[in-house]
Amino acid sequence: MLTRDFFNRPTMKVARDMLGAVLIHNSPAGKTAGIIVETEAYLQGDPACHASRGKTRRNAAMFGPPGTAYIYLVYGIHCCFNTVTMPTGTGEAVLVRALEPLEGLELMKRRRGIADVKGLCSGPGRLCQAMGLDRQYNGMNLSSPSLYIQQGAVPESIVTTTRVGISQGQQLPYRFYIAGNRWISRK
DNA sequence: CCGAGGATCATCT
DNA sequence: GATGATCCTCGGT
Repeated sequence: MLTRDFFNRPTMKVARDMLGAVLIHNSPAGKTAGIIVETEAYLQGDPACHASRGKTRRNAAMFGPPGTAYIYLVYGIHCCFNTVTMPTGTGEAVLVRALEPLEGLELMKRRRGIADVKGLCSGPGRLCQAMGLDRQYNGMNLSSPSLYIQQGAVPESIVTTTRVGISQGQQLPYRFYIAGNRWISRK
């Protein structure tokens, strides 16, 4: 299991090193797991980072200790899952944007309301729905038996691009994904 | 395959 | 009162 020491490092490193790791959720409904294949870094002083304009009710979890989950609602419908990084109080985090489904695919499909695995966890909102992650997990520490991240295979090659869906800081190369992976949210 | 448009609501100003 | 770190559907190619 990846613990606080892993997350208590520079956010860009954590964002890259999370690729290949496995996100696991043991819920009452069953176990689901997926390989992290796409991430984005959100840094201090970065206009796209929710914490860049100070602490508010929504982003309070970002100011918690490294390894804290930050889960919030976007567009009134979908959740996004982040892991808090760096020394406590900087408000930096890594957004998980896509998973390669590994375990509990039937449960994932049921939660998503789809019959095919196509795009099952490809996108921040989709993966939260498939994994059963919602705001009740906001602020939870990731070294918990029900929600944690495990070390996985180190990717052969990582692609760096600009981030998706933001209006500020669009030119910053803070998105990472496993080269050639079929489950990323978009090329 | 691709782009446009709409859904939907907690949080922030 | 405005705004999203999104996704689905639908219509056109």
